[in-house]
Amino acid sequence: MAVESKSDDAPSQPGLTRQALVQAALRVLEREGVNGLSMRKVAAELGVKAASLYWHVRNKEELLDLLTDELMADAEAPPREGGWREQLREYCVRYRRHLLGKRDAAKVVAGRLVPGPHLLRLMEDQLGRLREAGFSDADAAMVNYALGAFVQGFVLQEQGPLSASEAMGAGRREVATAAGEQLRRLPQETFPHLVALADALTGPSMEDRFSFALERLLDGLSTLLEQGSDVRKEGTPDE
Amino acid sequence: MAVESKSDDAPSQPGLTRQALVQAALRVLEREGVNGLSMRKVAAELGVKAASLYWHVRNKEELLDLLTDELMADAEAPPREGGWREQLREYCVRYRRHLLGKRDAAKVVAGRLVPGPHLLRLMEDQLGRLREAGFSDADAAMVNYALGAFVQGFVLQEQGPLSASEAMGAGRREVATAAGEQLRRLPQETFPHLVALADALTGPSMEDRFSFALERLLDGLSTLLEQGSDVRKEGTPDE
DNA sequence: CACTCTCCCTAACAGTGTTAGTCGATCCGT
DNA sequence: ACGGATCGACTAACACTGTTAGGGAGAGTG
Repeated sequence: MAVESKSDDAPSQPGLTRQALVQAALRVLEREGVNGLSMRKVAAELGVKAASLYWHVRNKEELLDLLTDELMADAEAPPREGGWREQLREYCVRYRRHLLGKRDAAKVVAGRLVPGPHLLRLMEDQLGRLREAGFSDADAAMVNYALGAFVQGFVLQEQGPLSASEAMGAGRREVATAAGEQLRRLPQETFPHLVALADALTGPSMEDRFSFALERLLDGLSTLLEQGSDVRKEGTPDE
Repeated sequence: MAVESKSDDAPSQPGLTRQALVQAALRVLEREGVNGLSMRKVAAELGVKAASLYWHVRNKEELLDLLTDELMADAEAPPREGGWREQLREYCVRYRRHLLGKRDAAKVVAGRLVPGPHLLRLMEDQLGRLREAGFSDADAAMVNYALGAFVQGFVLQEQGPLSASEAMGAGRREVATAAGEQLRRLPQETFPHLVALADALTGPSMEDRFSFALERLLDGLSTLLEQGSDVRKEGTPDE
């Protein structure tokens, strides 16, 4: 269950566990967003003063590391049905949906590459499927990393701060149409393509953009697999 | 030169221009990193107090927006030689190198999707090449977004905080080998693939990972282009 | 001269991460 | 049962942060 990295076990009831601390942080994150996530508020959530947290956690950074893994706690691997491509697609789609479901999750997770136990569980599962699909060991590892970085990067844009327009009362849709308007207004002589493609650039939803990029990436993986199974052997034909 | 979005021109010598402000921010960013980038320090860089900045800029967010575009000021498009694939690859490679060259650039840029003039210039150029290569308008727009998100997301991982280990004296290489050690120590029964692929997972450099993912993505684009030139003969399919 | 407008200032507010030092409670060995 | 250690919380403080309110020097214009 809980991973005790040190040799200290819980003697009595410390009142505050690292686990409780992380879950309090999770609640604050959900309620106030990543900018409102402060040590003092996490402490208050536990009925405790800020300085007490530093007994259980070295830094805010360390708390964020723990929080990062906790965000992956209820992520689920897709069912093992269909070919490798369907499974990988479902993996990415679910990962994206999962991150989108938690407030500011992408901003917390972004760039925090040391994997905690929950992420390790998912990696283990995905690596297994990649190997079964016929990817070489080196390729499987690469693909695993690439997919993770891809989804995280994508969701980060999606969940991002909307720039300064966020302060104004504009929602996402309004920003998109306003951006389209702005593009269309550009001087045609110097920006012919931007003007011509204004709709194509600002029209598609984030969902569309994600699907598009994902399918292209999966296409790339499938050509890799075909080349690989040429060289490799006869290989198991994919289902 | 300077783009005045409002109709206010500089009457006398304001001493502080938005431009000067942004470049001061750029210097502070380079010197102190994104965590050390504060309004007070930017002001001090200009020999001025913090409150004065709010005359020229609404928010720190707005300053970061301007800074984001300024970070793209000296980015260069690749030469127009070779096929579309070489050019796109070179685009991504240069973009990555450019971001890596500026301190914490990825963290500043991350999720700030409203493009400034410098980025627009690059987009215009890339869209032109995509259309010349034979991509449909819709596809060109999608590819443009996908490549940007891909590179940004990737560099963000790369430039990221290294997690809590950063506080310790460990460099990137040490972290990688330590992570490999940690993976190899996992219980084989529950994490067989992670143990088996420990080297494959932690060995490759960021450069390798980037190249790998990039080539897969380009493969995917090339299959799209092949299919597209088949189907695309006659009219526009939808909308 | 008076008036407005530009632009920077001081002062302050509320909040941040983090450290030092303290102090009660609980456990342990004697 | 007592002395001491250790756990686990506390108060106080430091050095910051973004941001606003209001003041006031200086220039341009009537």
